[in-house]
Amino acid sequence: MHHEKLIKTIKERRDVMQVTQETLAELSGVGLRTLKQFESGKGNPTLITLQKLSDVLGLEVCLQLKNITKANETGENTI
Amino acid sequence: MHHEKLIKTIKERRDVMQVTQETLAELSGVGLRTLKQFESGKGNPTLITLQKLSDVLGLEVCLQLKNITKANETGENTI
DNA sequence: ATATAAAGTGTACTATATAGCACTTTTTAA
DNA sequence: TTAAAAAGTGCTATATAGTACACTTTATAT
Repeated sequence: MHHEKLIKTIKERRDVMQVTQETLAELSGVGLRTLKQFESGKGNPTLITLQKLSDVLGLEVCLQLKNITKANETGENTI
Repeated sequence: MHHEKLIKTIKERRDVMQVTQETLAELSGVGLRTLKQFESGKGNPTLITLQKLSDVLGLEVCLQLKNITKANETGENTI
């Protein structure tokens, strides 16, 4: 997952859960400014920050082999 | 994936590929010290750092829904 | 056993992520 | 169309990640 898609995943998941940036910031313990910067593509969050956000959203950061399947190259069927 | 397991994944993958920390550092453009700190559990790398390392190892950082299946809870069958 | 390679650590500087505040812009409802 | 909510931004202080160098410890061969 490239940077953009990670951001997109977080944003979409937050939207699906109907959580505002402000609420997610509070729930995760991440500063609102940090979340704003990340979602607007201007951040380079630390792993811990990413994990805090992911936790609240029911997501988890993981490492996968690249190209496990050729499916989903278009970015469809994303979480 | 909790922090420890991410580290384990990177280490194991590096071992499988027979790449030393030094070589991985060079290939990825990440400082050797940074890699050492991360692998020894004392780091909190930024997303970009993690991605640089992952790239060289043929891995990718991704976000998954937690508990997609109950399988692999023991940490077996890891990449 | 011991030489060599690989991994880990102390110190210290620089770059930058985090964070809060106040403000602007954009989106969403009424 | 306009008021309210949500998202984005400039500025700035502080904390800490990234980095290099020199060194120690641990693994690995021979």
